[in-house]
Amino acid sequence: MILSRKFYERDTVIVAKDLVGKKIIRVNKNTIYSGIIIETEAYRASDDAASHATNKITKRNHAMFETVGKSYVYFTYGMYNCLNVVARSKKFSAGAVLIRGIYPTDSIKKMEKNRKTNKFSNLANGPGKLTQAFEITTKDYGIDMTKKSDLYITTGINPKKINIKPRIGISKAADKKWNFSINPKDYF
DNA sequence: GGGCCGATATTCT
DNA sequence: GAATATCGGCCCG
Repeated sequence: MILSRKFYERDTVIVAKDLVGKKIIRVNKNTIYSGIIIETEAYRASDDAASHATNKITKRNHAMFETVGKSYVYFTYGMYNCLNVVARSKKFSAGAVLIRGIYPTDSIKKMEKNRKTNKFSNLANGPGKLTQAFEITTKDYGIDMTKKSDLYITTGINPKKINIKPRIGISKAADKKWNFSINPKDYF
């Protein structure tokens, strides 16, 4: 069952936690990739100094201020793409959930080719890695993920316990524990 | 396993 | 000019 717009119309932090365990599906040409989301992070609005949306709307971040349930893809460190889903409650002007890691389930052979490795645990265990594995670039900016398209999210597994930690790779707002994850070894 | 480094677009100072 | 929601290669050990 595809997650509805309503799912994303809640506080970004809640949505980030609820996305752990869900299934993400990516269609590119004749390949259908899929995986279970194992790690996410919430990035909110002007209340969150680490968020791309902490200041004003830019060419890069505008999706974070627009329709919830759509993709926000950005290019970072001059090299890598990262995938987010726009999510926020009415209390905030912007917000998105960074998908930091997935457990690959379909088209694993193609992911190995895309990633130039056959080490399963290294295929999509990072935000830059999963976009390489799934062939996601800034061309995939603004896709509506609440309907069957080239990128969408459905129900998946039911996590027993979700780990809560500070976000990775940030220096501002480092006290916020908005990183959510599960250990795939507990489920697969 | 961990520590350092280089790759370099977008945004901020 | 500096920092950044990163990663792979290198060095260890």
